[in-house]
Amino acid sequence: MVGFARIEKKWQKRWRDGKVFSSRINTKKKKFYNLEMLPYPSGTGLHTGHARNYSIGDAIARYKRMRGFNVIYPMGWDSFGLPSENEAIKRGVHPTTSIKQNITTFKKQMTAMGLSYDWDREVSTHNPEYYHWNQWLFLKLLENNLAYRKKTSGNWCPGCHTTLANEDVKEGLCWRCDSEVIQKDIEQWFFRITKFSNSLLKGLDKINWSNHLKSLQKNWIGKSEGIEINFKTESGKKIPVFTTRPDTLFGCTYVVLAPEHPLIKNLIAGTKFESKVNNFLNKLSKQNELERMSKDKEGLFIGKYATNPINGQKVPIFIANFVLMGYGTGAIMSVPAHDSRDYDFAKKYKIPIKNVIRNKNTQKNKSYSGEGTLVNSGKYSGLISGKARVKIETELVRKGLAKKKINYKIRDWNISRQRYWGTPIPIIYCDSCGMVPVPERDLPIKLPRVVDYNAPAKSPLDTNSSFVNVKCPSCNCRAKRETDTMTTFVDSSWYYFRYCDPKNVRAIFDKNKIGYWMPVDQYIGGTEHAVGHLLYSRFITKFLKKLGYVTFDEPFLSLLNQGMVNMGGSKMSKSKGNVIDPLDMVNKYGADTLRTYLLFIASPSTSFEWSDKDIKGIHKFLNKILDLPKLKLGFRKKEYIESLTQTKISVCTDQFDKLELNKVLIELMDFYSKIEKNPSKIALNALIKMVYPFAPHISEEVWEKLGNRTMLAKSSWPEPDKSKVNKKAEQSEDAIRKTVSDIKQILRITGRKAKQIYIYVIPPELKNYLSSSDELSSELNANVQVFASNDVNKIDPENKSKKAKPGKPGIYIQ
RNA sequence: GCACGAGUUCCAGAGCGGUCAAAUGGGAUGGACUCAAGAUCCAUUGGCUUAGUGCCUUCGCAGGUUCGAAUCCUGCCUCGUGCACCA
Repeated sequence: MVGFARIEKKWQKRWRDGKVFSSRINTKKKKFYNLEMLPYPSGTGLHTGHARNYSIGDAIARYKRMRGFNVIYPMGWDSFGLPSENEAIKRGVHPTTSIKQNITTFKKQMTAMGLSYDWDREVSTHNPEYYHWNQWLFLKLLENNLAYRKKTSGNWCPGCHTTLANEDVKEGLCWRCDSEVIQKDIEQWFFRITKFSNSLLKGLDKINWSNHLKSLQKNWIGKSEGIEINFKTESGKKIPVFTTRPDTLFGCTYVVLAPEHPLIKNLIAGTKFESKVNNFLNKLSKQNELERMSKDKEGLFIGKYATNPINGQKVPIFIANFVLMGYGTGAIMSVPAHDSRDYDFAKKYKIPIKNVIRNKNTQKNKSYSGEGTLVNSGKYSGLISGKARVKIETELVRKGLAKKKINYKIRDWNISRQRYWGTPIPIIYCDSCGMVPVPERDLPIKLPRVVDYNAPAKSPLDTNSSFVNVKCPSCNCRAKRETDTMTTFVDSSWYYFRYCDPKNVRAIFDKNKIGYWMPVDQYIGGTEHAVGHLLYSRFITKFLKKLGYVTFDEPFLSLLNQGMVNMGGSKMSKSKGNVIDPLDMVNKYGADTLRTYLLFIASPSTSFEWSDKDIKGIHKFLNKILDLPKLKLGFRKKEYIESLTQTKISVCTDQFDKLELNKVLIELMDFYSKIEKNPSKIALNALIKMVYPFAPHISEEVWEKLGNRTMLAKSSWPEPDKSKVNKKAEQSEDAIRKTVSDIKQILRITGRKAKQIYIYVIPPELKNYLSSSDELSSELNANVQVFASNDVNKIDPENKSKKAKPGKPGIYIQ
């Protein structure tokens, strides 16, 4: 163990001194952009999840370098944001101070883990040189009408004192602090991500992400194609409703409006329903998000009727809590026979249920929402629903009663945060000119150092008057700055571009540099960013393409979602007190052991249960690797070892390419145990090279001890030589190993001692690959003779027991 | 409810048509070494057995395809993850 620490320090120094991992554009080499998600450097240092994430990434980076790629493997810091701000407040220091300390800790720990980052490309999002370009991006979005400000009810987290994006709200709760999110009317800035809905959806088809993740994004984007049908009130007002099932239109028995629907006031004005409806609406408005989301459907008839355009039938108009103003038109046509929600509602309020789709799977007391044959549908009766859908749609559209419509669930991205520690939004409000964007030449708008958290203010920045009060850039009179800051998800939506050109002061990046390095070939991170960061990044990339800054529109070609590390059946977390500090493990067993353990225990994408015991097994294995130079080279079984080596190289390469890193390790352990008694130089070299991406320090050490002058970090992956693969040699060796162990067992159990042992093999060529008789004799402590024949019967036909089969030796013990 | 994923021997986890009672690692049991512990090494780890390589039962359950299935097909069950009144 002590030996590991010394070796690790030694190689970390050599790598650093030799600048081995710095990356430069080299158009003669194929690039490989390897990236882990931007971490927030918390005060508690690396946790096991980080350690796993980076062990995976580093193994891939080292592997790809050996495969001859020009690898870019950078690291940086998501240093702005609420957690850093809260931590700083708690510690009573300025965030700049605490974040600097945290970054230092993180870097130190990463180095201790032996991660091969190119530190020359490091970026911190809280540096003005970085957020300058956040502001620039903002202005570009504004210029292109993709950023706008709007007063609207937004998700307000009372715990974090700020608004949140839809993506930050999980089941009505804040994703960070679990406070219940309330709706509050505030002026906020939005990015028009909805403009890219379709492109975000379509782009998923061309990237190599897991189905799971793609389905999460698809679900979030929520595309649905249908039509908007106009129902008319008695007074002639149009009520457009959105439906994906116009084929069920004849089954519509009522219409429901969302409580916020603008038409309601107009409809009930002066009627006897007015006060009743208002009371109901008041009651609903008092409900919070969670209550509103509960499954109990509540509604009220408002005393008016609407006309179904397909058959002229009058149907009652209701208002109800389950209809959402934010989706579609905020009004629905209800078909209780064929929609479960409409069915529940109709049952509760005793509204007629009219069956218009017939299908043998229909159940009593339940709605049927599948396809079938139309009934009770006038001239459309008898058609199957798919066809009817098209016909009804066409007719309504032709008559001007409906129009085709595609709806998306995704909403625009709220980027305003009423917090201090973030990028200032480059906008100035002037009494005479209105809203004025800060000119590009004035960027960056630097975040002031001082704010007063105790003074009452909309945002902390409001308390710094020298920040707030400015001259209007266009008329030069007194004006005020925007005081909200941007969510850090803006920072992290483009950082991977900046790594390619991290020190550029004139532009966000140099197009040529991006042209070489981007897009990211392998992205690695947790699944928790499925609909947040990953969606925003895709959006920003698509925007940059639109501007002509880049030529591709998907930033992450391949994505690996690593699973979680659990402890006692649940996710490790400080509140549960079940945390393993990866650095403790590094101190105890060495970085190589920790890394290899994290990669061996499960395939990167699956979650696993941490076990102290398992890590010891890995430590043992690595100690054996460290002892490789002590092994005496063997000269027997040459063909077998040679063939085995080639096979292992090709299997490991395949598995590595599939990122099944645990399987590579399994193969390597197997490889070791098969060659340890009879290693050849080639086998040893191949083994050590393939262990390197997992346990780079001890591999380098062994490599050096074996007499190599160049570092493994600069050497190449063994290429499999198919011509040397000899399946027969391998199979024979496997068979003979098994036979020998059978013989040993027989002797042990029967307590006999053998003098003479005959081994029979079929076909005779097998004999060529077997261990020699001498070798077997000494192993079995008896005189061993091997016979070979092509014919089962020729091998002592009298004795049934000698049942040699092709590839399976028979034995005879005397 | 919808979507995605998974069910293998004590545990984790390979195998994905024949050489599979099933890799690898843990654990357990026995043994070697040691005054002892630890470390290390060896053996065993589904059952039977007249133990000369045999037989039986196993890879969620039930069927099917095949000379042959843990591996392919169909149906079912269970578990995990995510979204969830999106019309």
